[in-house]
Amino acid sequence: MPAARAAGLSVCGFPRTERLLRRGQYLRVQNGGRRVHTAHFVILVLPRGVQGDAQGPATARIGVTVGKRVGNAVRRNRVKRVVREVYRTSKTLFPTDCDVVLVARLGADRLDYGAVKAEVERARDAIFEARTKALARDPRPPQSSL
RNA sequence: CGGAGCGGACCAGGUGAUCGUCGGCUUCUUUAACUGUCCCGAGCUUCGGUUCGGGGGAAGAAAGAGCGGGAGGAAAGUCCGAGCUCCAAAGGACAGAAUGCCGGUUAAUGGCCGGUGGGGGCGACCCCGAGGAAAGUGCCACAGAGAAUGAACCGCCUUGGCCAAUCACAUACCCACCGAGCAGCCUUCGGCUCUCGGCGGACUACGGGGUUGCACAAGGUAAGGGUGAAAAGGCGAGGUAAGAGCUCACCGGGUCGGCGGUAACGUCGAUCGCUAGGCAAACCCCAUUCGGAGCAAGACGAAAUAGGGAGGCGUUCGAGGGCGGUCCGCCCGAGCCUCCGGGUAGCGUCGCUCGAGGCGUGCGGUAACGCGCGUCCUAGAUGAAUGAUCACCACCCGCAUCCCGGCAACGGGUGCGGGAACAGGACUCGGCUUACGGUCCCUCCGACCU
RNA sequence: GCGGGAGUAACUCAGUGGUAGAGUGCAACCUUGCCAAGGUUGACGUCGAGAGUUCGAAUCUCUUCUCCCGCU
Repeated sequence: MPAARAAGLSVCGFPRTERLLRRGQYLRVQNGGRRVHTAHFVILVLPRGVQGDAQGPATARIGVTVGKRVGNAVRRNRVKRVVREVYRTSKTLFPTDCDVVLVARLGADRLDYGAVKAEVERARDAIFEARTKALARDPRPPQSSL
């Protein structure tokens, strides 16, 4: 029973383990990840190390970057919230063994929840293709660099 | 009803459902791999301890459950002022910066309140960095005669010069007329000539006088013109050759005194060579204030550690540093600086939310504000929390013309669609400024009706 | 969060109270058989915005907007 509950919650929750929390994590993804471009986002995908790292969760880790160009603080926060909501409600759009950073581009503040979800859904195939390409190119991602 | 005083006060959509987020509490479940603690056994020991194994217990921790919280009037800009922290203490001088009518308020301010003065508006009301220009230095372009130890271009006036023009007057000459004559001539009436007097006219000459003119000279003048943003108190009268504070009245200004006011200042009176422009948001002077940095302040901890080589300076005669404007003074002080080649970390906890706090109320004060009483606890994140979806209600706009009222404009209902501002805590407060949706109240002006 | 700096022609910059300038670029013409270079001429500005001081503001003062840099 607790297992089932935990599983059900993990489908729709957004705990801390599924986020990027340090600047170093962001920098690693931004330097080593593959890019997928959409109209209002740049999505960076970096597979986590398959070796070792037993305590790593079996889900994706998401980070959102919204620069000052996008708008004032209210609009930037809004973009972050909407993107997180999209991840939370439809986690199957993201590969479970990768770190993903979504960088908002100009105009992202005008999107609502439905528009962002549609945009990510259209980019789903490209995201998974980026993952397989990254794995094929370098089977041992630069985990040891940090 | 319309416009205004950008006068004051208030709100910042609500309710429910599902999922999600942040930290707090409960100690209700679960876990026993992690940390710490207690007990037992064994090993080592410098007898202080320490390592390994087993167990208890449930403190921390992790996951779950429950409970109750979670952005603003500007949270913003960072323009001021403080608290707090560190720099040994926060000392002196200079430099530098800020402020600048007066009084009050406050922890403090450049804020706020009240007053004074000035400006704007018919008014309600609004705006003002508003000390000093005979301490000194500087600037005032162009134009204009002159722009600051006061100036003469035109004009006005006086005197002189040169002539010229003109006017009036008087005298002489001339002409005409009238009268007189003891003068002369002609044939009478009478006429002519001459002389004298009167009146009128014309013209020239000289004389003096007036007026006007002059690329003239010497002076007087600051009324007027013109230039300019600004021209040496304003305006009127007297006065004068023309003028002028030269004199006078009024206004303005300076000084002195009385009165009112805590004061800024106001008011009254006397007095005056009214003679000295403006700019200090130009330098500056005067008065007052200011030590510097800022929660990335700072404290504790974890992890890691290492120190070496070369050269220079120095050990109480003191290198270097605190000290981040300079100097003095004070303090620390045996290491410090440069180069070469290396290592580690860019993490955690505290600071971190109870405070010059909010709300209500009474009293004092014109007010800002202060004092008392009661009551409430109301975010503490750190790639950074308040969201998403749906439904209903309330507000605004548009469309439909389906229904009702009305001749109509239109109003009400119904349905559909859209909108709902500015904007997100980052140590905390007090202000200021800027952005912005709406509601209400007060006041003023205008129009209409009674 | 804190501290500092900048904004002038299309671009890079001068201009520190008195008519807004230089270089490059742009346009036209000359030169050349053509191009480049060269020469002549010309256009080009809300001095980031709004108030204030002043007779007069790109310049001085205040407010505001945008951009840049530094500090762990």
